[in-house]
Amino acid sequence: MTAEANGRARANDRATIEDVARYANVSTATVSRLLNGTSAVAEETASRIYEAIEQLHYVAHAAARGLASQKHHTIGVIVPDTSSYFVASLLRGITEALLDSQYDTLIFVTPTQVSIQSGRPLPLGEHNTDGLIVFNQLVSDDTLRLLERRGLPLVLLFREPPDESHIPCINFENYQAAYELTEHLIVNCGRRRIAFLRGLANFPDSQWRENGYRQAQLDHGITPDESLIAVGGFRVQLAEQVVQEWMAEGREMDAIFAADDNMAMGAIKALRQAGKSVPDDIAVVGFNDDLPSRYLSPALTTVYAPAEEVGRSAANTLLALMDGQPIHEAIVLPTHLIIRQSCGSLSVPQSVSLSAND
Amino acid sequence: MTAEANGRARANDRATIEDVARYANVSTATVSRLLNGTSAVAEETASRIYEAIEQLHYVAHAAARGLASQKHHTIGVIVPDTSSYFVASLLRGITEALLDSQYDTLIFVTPTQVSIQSGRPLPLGEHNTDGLIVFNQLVSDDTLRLLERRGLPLVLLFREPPDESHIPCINFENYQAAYELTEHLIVNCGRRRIAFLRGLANFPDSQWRENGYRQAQLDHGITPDESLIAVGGFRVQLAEQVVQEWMAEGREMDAIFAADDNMAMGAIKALRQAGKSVPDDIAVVGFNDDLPSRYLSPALTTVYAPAEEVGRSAANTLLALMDGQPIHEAIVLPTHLIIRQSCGSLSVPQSVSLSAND
DNA sequence: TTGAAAGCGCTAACAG
DNA sequence: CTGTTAGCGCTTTCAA
Repeated sequence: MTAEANGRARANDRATIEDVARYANVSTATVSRLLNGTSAVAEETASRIYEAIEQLHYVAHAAARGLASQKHHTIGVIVPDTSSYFVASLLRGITEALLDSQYDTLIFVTPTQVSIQSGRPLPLGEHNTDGLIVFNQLVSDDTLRLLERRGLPLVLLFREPPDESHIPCINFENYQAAYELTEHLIVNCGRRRIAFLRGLANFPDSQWRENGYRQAQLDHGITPDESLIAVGGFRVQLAEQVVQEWMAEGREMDAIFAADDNMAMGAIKALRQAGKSVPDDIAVVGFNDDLPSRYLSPALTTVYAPAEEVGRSAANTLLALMDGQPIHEAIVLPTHLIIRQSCGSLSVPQSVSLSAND
Repeated sequence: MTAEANGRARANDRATIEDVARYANVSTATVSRLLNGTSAVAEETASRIYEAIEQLHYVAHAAARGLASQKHHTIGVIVPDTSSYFVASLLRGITEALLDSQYDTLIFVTPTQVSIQSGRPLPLGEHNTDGLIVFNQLVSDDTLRLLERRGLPLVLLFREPPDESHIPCINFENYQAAYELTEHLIVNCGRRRIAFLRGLANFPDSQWRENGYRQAQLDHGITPDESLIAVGGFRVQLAEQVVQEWMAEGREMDAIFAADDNMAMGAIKALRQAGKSVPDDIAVVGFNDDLPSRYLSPALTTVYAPAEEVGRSAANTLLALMDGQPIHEAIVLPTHLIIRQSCGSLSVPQSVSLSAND
């Protein structure tokens, strides 16, 4: 009866730990011990078990293991896309920091916000993960609170924690850098009509950059011209299109501040097509210092955003959290200007790193 | 006794389906049915259950569900990195194709080859996934065979299947495009000393491109000069460094064929630093047509590689496979030349798309 | 439309 | 050093 009952429901012939145990003439506990190094196993027994594993093509079922042990040896990362150097750097930072830890990294990509409804879990969660790193607003506040309450270690990127929660957040300095870059355009590059290409509305970073852009102008006696501000959505094509339209309309400006390097790239292309010289006619600056930016010509003046470091920092914070160690609830990493050729500096401020050579 | 025994081992206060059932005064089976739509549930019962879920902050445990049902509603993708536009496009193609399917996508990044040893599972596998898409040689042949034998639907990218296996593969045409591009350099750009920057040794694509590069030269009476061939590893910095050294040594060439756009970018920068004009002194061409390539100046002549389409194709093949439908075991997608400015064409072949404007 | 109960594959006391 | 056994949280017959 038992043998029959056991065999009955097996959908296919995948070998289980029980099969291995039977084949090697030991108990499942011993197999488990050997595989997890939980406690010593006689050498002779061990080799019998390995032989069984080989013969039966056994592969441990990680989900069952997780169910039983409540440990997954995996951390999850939720990001909006993988189509940008920025996110790529971030992910590299995370995976590198986790390399010598015991954790694997699983990534879930979602362009839109996700949330737990009617108990339906996210693709990454307590069932397959020991902790989660969440980009921006990709997971709803409610869901974040829910997960926190259930005890899942969480780290947030580029946003503030939801009310009444104590989830650690990693950011970098946006306002200050945007302020300085705008000031650089005004003071060192002699520009007065500076256009701005916004990112996405629900990205706090984009808003902070815009704030810095506005305040720097005000502080230098320039009233920001609303007709010179448009949405580029962090997309190269969209930015290109916007600037094309500006040029077609003959809108006047002597600089463009793109809220990220992608948009700066698109802007430069549109300007060139319109017969404008960069930076002589119109200066262009970006934000992030993506890998290609130094290879453009003119090389792009931008702000170094420590994406990789944010990733490392997030990973380390999560490790500490899972380990029950004390952590910083808010980390803000510094940024700094990278002055190259696309801004047409007349002079370079001493406080700033001049990177002619990289 | 039973109540005690049940409650005893609970590590924390995460609500389970049992808690929900008790709270709503139904059996766990009914909760399960409601959540999965497996069979009808009385309206009044349903709302009691939803209320319980809300109150108890219940989240279903996907791993337990997977264990019991053998279904995960998830497909896995294994890629070498996320730092390139190429991989980014690939992932976009996959996720887009899966968007209206019932499947979520989970990504595992590993720069080195992984394999199953002593029964230790990969982070992505039958335990959390209904099918797997594997980039290049990232999973060992043995492991691939093992997974295939265990019945996990598999799709391979940019490589041949291991012996004796019937795993479908998606590739694109490398040799032909590399041949044509080299021929273009010789015939239309008047170049004779063409250097080559290799990718990674274990990438078949890189080898095929090199073969095309060599054969085109031979067919035009040029003997490939081994001293003009070096490894750039698909990395922009490494390529830059190699070309810097070439220039420092005064090595003579009138063109560089980089096996991908990343390396072409690095090459252009190194040439410019050495005071060479691109393309007047030295032409540079790449492979892939990454997003930034058209934004470089001079805009990069390259080969369009349908990364996104490969992703879509892989996803659709996997869906068909999981659905038991017939599939093509080998798909080779076409590529084509993109002639821009970096090659310094004297004339443009009619057969080729001229992209002055993008 | 609902409940009882037997697993899914594995780990972790506990006992020896 | 090894075996027994009770779960981990959920789905799924089978029966009502």
